[in-house]
Amino acid sequence: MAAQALDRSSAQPLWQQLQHALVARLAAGEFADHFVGELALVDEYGVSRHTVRQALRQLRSDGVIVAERGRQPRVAPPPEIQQPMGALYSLFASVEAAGLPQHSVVRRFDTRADAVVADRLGLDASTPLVYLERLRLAGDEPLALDRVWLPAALAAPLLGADFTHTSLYAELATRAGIRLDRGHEDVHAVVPTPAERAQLRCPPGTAAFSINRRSLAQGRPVEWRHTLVRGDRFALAADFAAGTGYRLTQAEGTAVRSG
Amino acid sequence: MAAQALDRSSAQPLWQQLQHALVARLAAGEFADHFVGELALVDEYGVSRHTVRQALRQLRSDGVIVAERGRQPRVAPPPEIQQPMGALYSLFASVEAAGLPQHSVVRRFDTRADAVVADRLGLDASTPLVYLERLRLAGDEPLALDRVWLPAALAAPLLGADFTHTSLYAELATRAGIRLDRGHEDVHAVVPTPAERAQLRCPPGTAAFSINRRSLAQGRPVEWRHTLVRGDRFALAADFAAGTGYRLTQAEGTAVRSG
DNA sequence: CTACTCTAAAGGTACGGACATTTGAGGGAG
DNA sequence: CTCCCTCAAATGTCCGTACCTTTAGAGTAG
Repeated sequence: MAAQALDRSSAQPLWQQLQHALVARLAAGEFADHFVGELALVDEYGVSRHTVRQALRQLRSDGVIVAERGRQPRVAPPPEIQQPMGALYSLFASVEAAGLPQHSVVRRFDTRADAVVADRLGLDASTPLVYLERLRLAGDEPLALDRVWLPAALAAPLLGADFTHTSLYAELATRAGIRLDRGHEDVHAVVPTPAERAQLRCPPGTAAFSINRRSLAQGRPVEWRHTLVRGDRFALAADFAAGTGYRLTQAEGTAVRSG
Repeated sequence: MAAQALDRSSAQPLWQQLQHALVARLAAGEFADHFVGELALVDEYGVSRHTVRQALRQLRSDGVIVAERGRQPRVAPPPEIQQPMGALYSLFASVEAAGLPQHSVVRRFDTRADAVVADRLGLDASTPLVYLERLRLAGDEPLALDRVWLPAALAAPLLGADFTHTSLYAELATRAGIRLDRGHEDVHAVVPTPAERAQLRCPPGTAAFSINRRSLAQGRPVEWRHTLVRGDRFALAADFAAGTGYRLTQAEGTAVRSG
């Protein structure tokens, strides 16, 4: 309700400031029940309706809100997180881009040996592996169950990190100086087991993505990962164009895309 | 060049008419060298700059033109070699690659109007659409349920085709001379309804991919498609490497990867 | 209590004007 | 001839207004 004033002298366009302000208020859970009308925003922020609409247009194209004629805009039902396909993506970054607060519950974090995983990484069966198991939440609601194995020889510097609020890849880069440069993953559609469904707290009748990933950095295997993502809160998205092949969906700029 | 007058009494918004008019002129090769400025369009069509910008915004979001400050809009990259891409393409191409015989059962094939789909394609609600519904089989076993809507104005030449053994995109190219050059798709994980499960003959407890796709050719919307793919027979696979970009491959049962 | 009608409110469309910022080309200085 | 500056042109931003269409709810008739 604060409606923090916008900076008219800033180089950032007014509508963009307004857009970010609304995302922030939304992330704070302010518009849980109903969104604000255009005219109300005009009054609140002292800008023209044109500017308000430009900001709302962006939010709509990002799938944050939905609008219809004659009705007030509403917060899009459980903001579905869209994941651009194909890149070395970070689930963390995707949730961030969706404007949702996120954190993880670390369920396991130790060093162990796993013959099956070691084999998949092309390592000796007895190779010690750092194992990290997290329940990832976005907006106080479980989103994914994430399990990662990394060779201890490379990932030892990670052992002191706190993974409740940071991304694994960010820690890999800063603490161990490792940046992934290649990988392979495959995505399956599955029905979660009752145990998994309980952990993810997803309603019955929902499906999930099961993602296996093997990543390398400079030819060395760095991680083997299994992620189970709720299908009712997550979607893969791809734009494609001739010549360029797949490219990441852009979030910035004035591009408008109908979700 | 004619700058055909817009119909102000039409139910279709002015900016949408302008958008389509520009796409038509562009498809006719009129703007091969340089595009027209906003102010020029204001004069040509006798509409406000606001309306022109709304039309250009759509064209930009479809990747037809690119615009920058201080310069006139330009026609975006020359669409050279066009080939359908994405999860759907890799799906059927890799069925071929796997050496599995595939064919389709055409369940519906007619011309109709659908306001919802027309809206998604950015067309008028009453626009006639060619509708094709197929059950796709690979190796005598159902694999996917495929439904496509295409504007009849473009897809009329397809009506005589037999889609039990040929690809829609191949027919589009040979019969209508249309090659898709852009598109967007998103992939969801869902649990098929009992009716869908019966059609796909998939065992209980299996999930499925639900794929929505919107494709364009030279800025004109060509198809809106929904495909439901059995999750127990299909998986998405992605290879990625720094620098080289990335590619989407497909895996079925034992993963089939194209180099 | 139900069903219909009417109306206020909200977003969608379209018009107008004004200024800011960037680009690109032309002209002048060296 | 080259380099730099200036300036017109083009898009981006922002404001204001008006009207139309749809929605949802209040009010009324049955």
